[in-house]
Amino acid sequence: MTRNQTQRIPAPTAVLIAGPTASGKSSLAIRLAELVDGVIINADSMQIYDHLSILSARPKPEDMGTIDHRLYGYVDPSERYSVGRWLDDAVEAIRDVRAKGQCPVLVGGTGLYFKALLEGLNSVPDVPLEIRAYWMAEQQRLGSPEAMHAVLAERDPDIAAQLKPADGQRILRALEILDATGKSLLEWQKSNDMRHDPAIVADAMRLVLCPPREDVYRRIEDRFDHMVALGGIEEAVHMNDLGLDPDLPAMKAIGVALLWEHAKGELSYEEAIELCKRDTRRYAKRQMTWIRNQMSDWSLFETAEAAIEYFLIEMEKNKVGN
RNA sequence: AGGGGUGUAGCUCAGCUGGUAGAGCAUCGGUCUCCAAAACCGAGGGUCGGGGGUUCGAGUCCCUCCGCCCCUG
Repeated sequence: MTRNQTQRIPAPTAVLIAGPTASGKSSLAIRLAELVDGVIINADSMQIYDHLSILSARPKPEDMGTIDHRLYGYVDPSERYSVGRWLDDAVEAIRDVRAKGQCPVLVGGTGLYFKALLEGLNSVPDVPLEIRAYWMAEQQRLGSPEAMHAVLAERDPDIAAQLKPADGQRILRALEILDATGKSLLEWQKSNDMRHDPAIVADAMRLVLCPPREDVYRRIEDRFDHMVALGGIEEAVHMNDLGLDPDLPAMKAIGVALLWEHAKGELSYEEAIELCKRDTRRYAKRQMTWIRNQMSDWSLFETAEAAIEYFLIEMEKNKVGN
């Protein structure tokens, strides 16, 4: 009851919260949302998937309190979701939340999603499934990214020169786009035609929650043990029982493959857990590299308390400013 | 106590008949415009258990000390 009586303060146009995995972003988001009558919008590429709740550390209903959470667990794991689709969904959710007079609070660990939201994404046509399938088959047939790179170098030398010959994923993308549209991906990226106007979050408050690395590593270990205790292994088995292509994004979530191997008896419990923790550590390290280099203009905090304190002070300033 | 084995990067280990050390993993740094919990690029690190000897030169041979492991008592 006290929660509902909490005095609400003036809200910013939106709050963006980023940070490495296991930093405590989700609970920070809930605490801020409670202060400003906010609605939380997911910005994590794995928490969007249905069936993947424990292993993606999706917030549990009992932790959400009275706060609405959007874009969680609503995509089937058989789908190949993308930054572009998330951007569409997120922009729609932001507009919707604002229309109701509430404050959008976006949280997640996917740096690229925030980048797309803040800087925009060129509108590039979707690649027809047949064309994508054709190039994926070609990749298989040719056997190596380098061979694909050679093909690209012939058709689109400019972009080929910018891509590493081993970077199969981006080479595939460049070939698909060229084939599907007749234009180089570089041209699409140079155009001013944006998928959405980044101005919608221009005034958003941007917060990064990034505890010291040792703390993050320790939290990763504890959290993974907790995930297993909650049924992480069963979830991995369930994901594999869906019979999906192991190459799908949802199947690449940390733990899905390794815990399944353990369930099949191909890997000891200790080994599986240790490898999962290692993968999570590596992931967190990449996120921190991204934060350091791509989010240097965000406000960075080591603890949720510090972030909240800053938030309150900023809101107070706004009040005075008005 | 006697016999055997072993001691090389944080970890597991390579280093043939002596020529001033390598690999995998871990760790660290970086890239990033539609699979991003992805894909890719790069880096550092070892007084070779200690001491002595032989040698132009020893991780590599000899002696000795220390640690660990196994066997026998």
